[in-house]
Amino acid sequence: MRMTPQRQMVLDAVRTLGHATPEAICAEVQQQSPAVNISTVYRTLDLLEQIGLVRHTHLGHGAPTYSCDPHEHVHLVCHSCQQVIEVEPELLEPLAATLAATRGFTLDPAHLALSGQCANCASQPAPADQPVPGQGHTTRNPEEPV
Amino acid sequence: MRMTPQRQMVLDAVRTLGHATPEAICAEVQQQSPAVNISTVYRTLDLLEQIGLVRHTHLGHGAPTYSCDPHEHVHLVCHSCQQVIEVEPELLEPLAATLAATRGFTLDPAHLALSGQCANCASQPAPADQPVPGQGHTTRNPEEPV
DNA sequence: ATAGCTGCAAACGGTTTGCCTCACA
DNA sequence: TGTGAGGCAAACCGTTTGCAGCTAT
Repeated sequence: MRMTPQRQMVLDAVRTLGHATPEAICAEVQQQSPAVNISTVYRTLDLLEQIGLVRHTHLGHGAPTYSCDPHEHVHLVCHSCQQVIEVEPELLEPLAATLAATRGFTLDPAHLALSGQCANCASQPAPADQPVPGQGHTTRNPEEPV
Repeated sequence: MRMTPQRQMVLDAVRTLGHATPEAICAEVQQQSPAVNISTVYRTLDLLEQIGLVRHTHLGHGAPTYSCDPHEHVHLVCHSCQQVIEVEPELLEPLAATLAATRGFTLDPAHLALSGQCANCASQPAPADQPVPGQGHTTRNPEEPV
């Protein structure tokens, strides 16, 4: 594979952004080189994923996020405030072992997020409309309960 | 809320189909009443979800699936053959306890699927192109590795 | 000369929205 | 009679595709 400038920029963007949607990655790349097209970003992300340089995680709603973290983590997404919490994948090891033993299923804990309610939202009695304030939403705007 | 015929049919479809995408639910409803529109299905599913009659699960790719199972289960999706395996949610209880204790995070195990590789796909040495045959795909056509 | 990468635009699947009409309390 | 439910079409977001031009071999 040829590491073209576009591909390098996409990879760099994934590295600097951490967890980002294709759109966000595209925006980042375009700051440096506005002509780069989003379809190139998608094609490149597929490619980089095939060769193992990046991976994507489904957070439940909308767009997946891409990252190239060498040390993966598990994502917990709060379906009240949409906050994304990262925890150590080791937490899933007992479960992974059980699934392997009873089902022969090899768990890939980083690929899909786990859903639930974060400590903050659990303590507040369901703030009816707007989300919990002052809570760093790692990614997106709060609407659909994930 | 008024339980209109459309709403009843959507609920029935969710019940008979088990896990189905909004499109599939719409198709089922339309067999009985072809004029029902997919936007009604979406609106109704939202509504039924708000009042707790149904819930949806993200399988990672495309459309979520809706169900109204009283006994929920956890979904394992194989990212090689796209097969969806259902396991007892009790398997996640130790993890849920740990997350609750260390993070105050209340896990909702049924809402998002877990990803990995099923026993069959793990044993075959990566069949390059086409998916594992004779394997009941619970839902969809095999392309994107989830 | 050739392969393959890119930009562009169009199409796509899934979902939401606005609007107008209709039925029912 | 007014509220809200449903049908329809259009818009929307995220993603993929076909094509044509370009670039590096």
